[in-house]
Amino acid sequence: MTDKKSLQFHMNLGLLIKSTHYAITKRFVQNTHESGFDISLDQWMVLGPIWQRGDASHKELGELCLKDKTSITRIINALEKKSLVVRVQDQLDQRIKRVVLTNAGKQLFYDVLPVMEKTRKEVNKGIPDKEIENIKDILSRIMYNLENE
Amino acid sequence: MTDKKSLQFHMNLGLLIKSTHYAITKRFVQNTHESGFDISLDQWMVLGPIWQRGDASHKELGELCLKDKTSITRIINALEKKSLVVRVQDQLDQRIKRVVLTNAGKQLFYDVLPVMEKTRKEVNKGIPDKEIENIKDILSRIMYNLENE
DNA sequence: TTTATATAGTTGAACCTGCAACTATTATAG
DNA sequence: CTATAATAGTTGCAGGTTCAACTATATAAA
Repeated sequence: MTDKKSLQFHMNLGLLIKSTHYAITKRFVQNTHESGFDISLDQWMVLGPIWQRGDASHKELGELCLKDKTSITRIINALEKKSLVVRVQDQLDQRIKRVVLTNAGKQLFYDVLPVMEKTRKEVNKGIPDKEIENIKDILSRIMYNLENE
Repeated sequence: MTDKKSLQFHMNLGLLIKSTHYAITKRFVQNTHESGFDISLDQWMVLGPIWQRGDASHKELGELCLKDKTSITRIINALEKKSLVVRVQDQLDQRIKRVVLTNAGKQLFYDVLPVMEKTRKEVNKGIPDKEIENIKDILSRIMYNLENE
């Protein structure tokens, strides 16, 4: 393979990955907006783990969502401003702030769930689950390749 | 599949795609930096098409790199500041600005090419070309699913 | 106990991105 | 020919990201 071809080859994969992610995000935001909800994908992604666990610290959210603690702080700020979550000081460790859903937060979560499901179906349309698993496997292997420098 | 499971399912795919892209970008920047070059992935991606074609308008670059014209303007600004490219007014259509590589730009392109190739090898390590083609195919189908609203 | 170190979270700075509004130029309709 | 619409590129703005520095608590070491 010539340098020129290999360049294109790589750029295409990177570009495809990037633009696919962009398209999925955009569609999710579009779908939620059409359904009358005001929530970004990042905000939604943080809501999920809180709902699953009942509460979560900033650190846990960062690890689950693969986000910097700075981003988590600002996303939680936005959610708190919308009265969807509240921060509660941990009793045992005063450094930790546990984030919990308000009733409005729970309600929004349940309301947006079908929109998420709709988006998932639009993304996966015509692609067998096996293929999706396959793509996830390969992406994981790429991640693994790049994990240890 | 329950809502909860499908949610996780989707989030994982989106997360994987996003974090894979992030990892690839980071590795490229890291590799170029280690080799003593100062260029971002975005700047590099714009350089490619200019090199291939000899020159390119902002609009063409936007289409090739899947970037907003705003981003192109700013990337070209940065490259021009580094004296790697220059803008030339199109003779026939005064609205169009053609971007061409300077000698320094060409030199940098040739210098960074092996770094790009190295990064590609690190990304693809242990993954047969067939699998990479497969993943590109599936990503393209997801893109297609989301193209026409 | 007291000092040093590690951890959780916040803040400010620098950067990138997309959208909308704007300028300048070209193409089209009446 | 002139008025309108379309196109190329730039700029301002809002939002999101990382990095480094900072505050406060908790843990470990001397």
